[in-house]
Amino acid sequence: MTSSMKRLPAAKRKEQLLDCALELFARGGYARATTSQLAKMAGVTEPIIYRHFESKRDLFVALIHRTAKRTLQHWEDRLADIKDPPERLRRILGDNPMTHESAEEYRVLLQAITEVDDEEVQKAIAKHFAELHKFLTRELTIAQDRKKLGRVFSAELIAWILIDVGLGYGVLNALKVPKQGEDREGKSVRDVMERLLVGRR
Amino acid sequence: MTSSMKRLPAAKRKEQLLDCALELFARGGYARATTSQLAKMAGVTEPIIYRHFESKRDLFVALIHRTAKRTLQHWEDRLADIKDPPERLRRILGDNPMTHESAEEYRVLLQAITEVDDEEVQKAIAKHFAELHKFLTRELTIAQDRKKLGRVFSAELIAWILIDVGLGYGVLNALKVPKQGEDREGKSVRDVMERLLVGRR
DNA sequence: ACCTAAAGTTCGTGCGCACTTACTTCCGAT
DNA sequence: ATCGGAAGTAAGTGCGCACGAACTTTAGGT
Repeated sequence: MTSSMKRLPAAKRKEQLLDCALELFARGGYARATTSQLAKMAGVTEPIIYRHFESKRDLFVALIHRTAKRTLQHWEDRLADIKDPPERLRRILGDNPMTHESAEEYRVLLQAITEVDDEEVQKAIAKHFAELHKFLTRELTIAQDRKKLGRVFSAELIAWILIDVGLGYGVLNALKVPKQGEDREGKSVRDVMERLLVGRR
Repeated sequence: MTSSMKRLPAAKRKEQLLDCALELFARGGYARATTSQLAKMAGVTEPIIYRHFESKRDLFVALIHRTAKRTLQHWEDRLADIKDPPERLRRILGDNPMTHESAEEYRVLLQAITEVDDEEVQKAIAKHFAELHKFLTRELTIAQDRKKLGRVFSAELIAWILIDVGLGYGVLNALKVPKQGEDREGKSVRDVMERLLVGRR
């Protein structure tokens, strides 16, 4: 990435390294990505990486945190100007972080499946999904309070289902399973969820 | 695994190697598992591995195929003696391959996320999920024909949702996200899906 | 203009990986 | 009883990895 610039202040370089790491991890996974590739891509030599991160693992954790933060932020931004609860729900459904521009970013989170025995990684992941769940639960609770969504199931549970579906959909997408999530008439999983949550238009 | 036995016929040894590989991949992932670990665990030296599989990658693909076959088989066995469609649906819901004894086995499939650029791996995965989807669709179609399940959504689409939810739930499980899939009253995602598919008891 | 702290580099090092070559041992069909 | 082929081994090979010690360059505050 722009190897022509000679020197960068620490903060910038750190961000840039994370940017490169994201791309590298997204294709090929954590274990396959090497520090020398990363250095080359950043237009820098390897010791620089270790000036900013204690280890490759440490860099991975930092990337998870950044991705988590960005995802939440992105979602809040997209909803900022919408008042009507059903419309907000619709927007949420249409904004699965695993199927948009952020898909690459989010796929990195899934790679943590492989690092299950690492406590730092686990804590980072758990924290993110707890926040995500809280976010969705709050949204669904508001909809329930305004009678736009039934109370047959708790907002908490519906929130988990939304996360499950989003994740499952994203996994199949990442695995490049063909025609997944559609029937032969072109209807998609998202249509079903929308219908279940906000009724027909 | 029983390193005391001296010689095994090729077929047995191959199976045993896959058994060991499964355990090894399940903890630590494909990239982290080494051929020397595998050999040691199987009570054998490394060249034996290469007598049975062209490469480590080839072994991984074989493991995916075996896992896929077993999963389908397991499911068909569990349903063999049940006639009543709603009961069959209930059984299916209660039998998410990602949350049972087979969870370890299934987690290996998720690791393929990291090997997205490998064509062989991708084909194996795609084939499995296509079969799984066909299996579920058939089941749901029968339920619809017997008026036990609405026709608002196509069987195909519902099948994809079941797969999505199962996968998502399994991913969060694999990531050890605490309290995932439950609300504070102990109700679970599975209860919701059951209620949606077969109505209240 | 200078000086210092931060940003960057060169040149490693040891280790462990996937995979191989050349050889030995054993089983069972005849 | 034998002998051919399958099951197994010892001992590498080269490569590329994560990470480091010691040194040099440069920007920016005063």
